[in-house]
Amino acid sequence: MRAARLSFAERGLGIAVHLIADRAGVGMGTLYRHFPSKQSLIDAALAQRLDELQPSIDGALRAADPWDGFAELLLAMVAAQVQDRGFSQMLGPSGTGAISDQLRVRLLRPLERLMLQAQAAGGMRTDLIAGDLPAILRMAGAAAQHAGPPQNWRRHVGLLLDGLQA
Amino acid sequence: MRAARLSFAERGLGIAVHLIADRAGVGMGTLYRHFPSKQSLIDAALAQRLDELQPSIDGALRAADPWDGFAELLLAMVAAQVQDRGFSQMLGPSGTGAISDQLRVRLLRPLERLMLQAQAAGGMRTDLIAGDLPAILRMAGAAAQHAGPPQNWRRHVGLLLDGLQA
DNA sequence: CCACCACCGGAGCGCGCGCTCCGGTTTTCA
DNA sequence: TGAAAACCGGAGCGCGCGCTCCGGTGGTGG
Repeated sequence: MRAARLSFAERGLGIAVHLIADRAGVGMGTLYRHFPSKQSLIDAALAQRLDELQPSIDGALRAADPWDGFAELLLAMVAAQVQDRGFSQMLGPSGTGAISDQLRVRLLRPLERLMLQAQAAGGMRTDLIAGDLPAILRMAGAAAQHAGPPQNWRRHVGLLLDGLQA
Repeated sequence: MRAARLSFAERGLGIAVHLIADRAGVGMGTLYRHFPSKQSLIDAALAQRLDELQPSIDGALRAADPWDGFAELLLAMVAAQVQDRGFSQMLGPSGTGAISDQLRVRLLRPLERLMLQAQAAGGMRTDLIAGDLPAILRMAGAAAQHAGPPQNWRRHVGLLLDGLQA
């Protein structure tokens, strides 16, 4: 499991299964007894990634200003994509990642809550709807899809956030 | 050539070569006598796509207001990505597309010119540099990487543009 | 009319992938 | 202690890819 997450993070979801097995120090048979398919391995890795993201989500939901919380959460999600190339592939071009609906909701629902609160509080422009969030998340993720210092992609996501502000 | 461009546009760069040959009504041998490798086919298709984009580029460079020209050109480039899935893969996650430096410059140089002019004219925020353009282009492209009516991705790119405005 | 030749189609190659399955090894318990 | 059971490793499969190469075919000149 640890080997799989490291491999996905470094090389992306396209990495060969036998490399993961080698890295874990086990054979293919052992790996496939724990995970019936590569997809199940990917799902498990993504679920763990989301669990690790949960504290950031909860923290953002508890922020004093909902707009600040929204910005904070969006940046946290992009940071997760920077650290994990596999995670970023899931949210990228639709179809390649095949993220499950359940996990997708875990990402989008908190953003939706904060968006509505921020709009009500007057911090966010009101011509945005929940359906815009996937696109916003993709745009933010795209900012980080290139090597560079962290302050660079933070600045680029900031440009987008400036466009979302009231 | 026409078959290749249609195939790349509809199915992406990952499409199998023999499907392109079938579509063109020729055999593999004939295809490979004109193009020594799949990559050369991709390069040729991209070059044609850029040629088609040239009028938009020239038009944007001649715009009365450089900021309007910048916005117009960015939207044109995103529109090209919407129509051509292969083109969008080139500008996407680095490494997968392997766009040549020469062609990359053809895209970025006009944007850079307009950016500098717009900044001088006071239409664009001045804390942006030429090195930010690839990220901006990627972010704009990400807005369109999902099925939806054109006015939807135009609006999303508009959000980003609002964040770039002075 | 026919020998020649430039040209073309598609079967077949090597490769790397996800996945399976069988032989060997370790553990368990009467 | 020894047989049975549980477990594990990695060679091997089927597949689809990019690419090659040879047998066949239609056009041409004497």
